[in-house]
Amino acid sequence: MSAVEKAFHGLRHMIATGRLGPGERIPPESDLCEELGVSRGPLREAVRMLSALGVVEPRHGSGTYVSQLRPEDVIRSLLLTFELLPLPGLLEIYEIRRVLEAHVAAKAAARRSAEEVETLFSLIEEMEATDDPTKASELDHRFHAEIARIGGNPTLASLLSVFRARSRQYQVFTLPEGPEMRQKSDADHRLMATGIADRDPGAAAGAAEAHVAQTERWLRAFMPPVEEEGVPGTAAG
Amino acid sequence: MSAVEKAFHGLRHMIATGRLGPGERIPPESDLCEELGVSRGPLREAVRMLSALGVVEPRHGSGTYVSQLRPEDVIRSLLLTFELLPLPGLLEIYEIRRVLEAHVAAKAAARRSAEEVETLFSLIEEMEATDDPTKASELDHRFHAEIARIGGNPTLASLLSVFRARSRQYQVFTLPEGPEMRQKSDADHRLMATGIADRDPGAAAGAAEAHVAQTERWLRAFMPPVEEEGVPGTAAG
DNA sequence: TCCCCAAAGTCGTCTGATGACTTTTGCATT
DNA sequence: AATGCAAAAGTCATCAGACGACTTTGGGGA
Repeated sequence: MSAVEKAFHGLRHMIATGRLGPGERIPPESDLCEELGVSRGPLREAVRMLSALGVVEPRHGSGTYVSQLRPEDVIRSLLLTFELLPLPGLLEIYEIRRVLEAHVAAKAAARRSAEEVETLFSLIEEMEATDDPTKASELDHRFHAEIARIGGNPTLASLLSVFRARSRQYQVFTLPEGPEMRQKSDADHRLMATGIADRDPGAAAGAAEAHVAQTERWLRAFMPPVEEEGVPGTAAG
Repeated sequence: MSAVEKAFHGLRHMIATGRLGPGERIPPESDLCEELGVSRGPLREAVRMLSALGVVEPRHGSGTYVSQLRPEDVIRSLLLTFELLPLPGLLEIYEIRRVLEAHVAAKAAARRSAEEVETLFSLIEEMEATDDPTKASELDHRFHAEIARIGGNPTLASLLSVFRARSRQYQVFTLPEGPEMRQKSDADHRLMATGIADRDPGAAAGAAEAHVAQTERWLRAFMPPVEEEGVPGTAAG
């Protein structure tokens, strides 16, 4: 086993066995090097790996801390890498999104409060009022995130958030057909919000699934290649 | 921006823009250090981060290669960290599993071939025939993985595989109540396989959802703490 | 033609030193 | 006594150089 693996599994073991708990500071590098029998280089690489996976968080000058180890923290670590996936795989992700967005919409319909319905409709109105595709995309994200939050499962909300971020890269709303798409999209949103407001899980789920399926069809039809990451488009926010 | 971040985002950018494609070998460390303006330490840490996330794969003596960038590769990177999550989060994951296992079972029912049905039932018979909880757990895993494979969405299969691996750590079959549970579990499996054999998506989905829900109830009831990772139990395989 | 080995290329590890940042400590001032 | 500030300690971040381990390549000999 290489030194990096030794350090990685050693640290993971300390966390798995509870010797290092969530939020706790791990021993300084020099101590860990001695205990794990590796030098600082490999140890730091192992810590970086755990950091990339959302398990620990180094703070310059202070120490390295174990994260809260919530599933949503770990899932969020997929964000930066999902953006690298080529298009074919994205379509597989859409199938999962369809199922899960429908599920959270149904759960949201069963759990929503009056204030939450209020929030959803005000987001829709903002969306319909703006002409800026960037702002529209950002509001779209917040609308779906709010429904996922109401659904009551933070892990699921985090997972869907990662999936949506990958989709948003393609910025379909900035295409020539954008306005038309947005009109259809707005109508879908109203259907979803209405289903939730009516406490009708079936209606909400159906509307959500149809909405995702529609987005998928658009993407399939145009398949615009993403030429740049971080390009100032609808990916903002 | 720190040197590690500079290197990490620099590399990610090279992949995102297509300068480095799937399967391709990235430039040697010394070249990258010069281009990115960092020394070897931080560069190696950045490469390790991408490696932990399933984006690149270093090969000693040969070079570092970009992975195939399939979603299932990236999702698999969650395997080692999901095992660290405390129990409360696990229950949120069960809700997702319930929805997705039902979905793949339905899709499997629609897509299955005669040979695949054969495989499922032979796995069930092996499962029913063995007394070894470890072997039973391994066969259980293969049974569910096979259904997910038949479902036709590798990304979804990979995601479910990660979720199941986390659950298997608890080894409910080794409890005193184990044999009883296994009997119920076997019956569930037959229901699922029958639904798939009959090309009845509704039946298959219902059986799958009930099966997952049952497992979740067992876990909720006993909540045995996991004291060791890699303990020789049902986690084998 | 085939086999073997030497050399080059590349990643892996160690060591030592220095810089940057945070937290703590202790002292001087109010 | 309370407060504020500066020094010091602790910790992570980075650089540089050297050597080891492994893989691949290519040439030389059988």
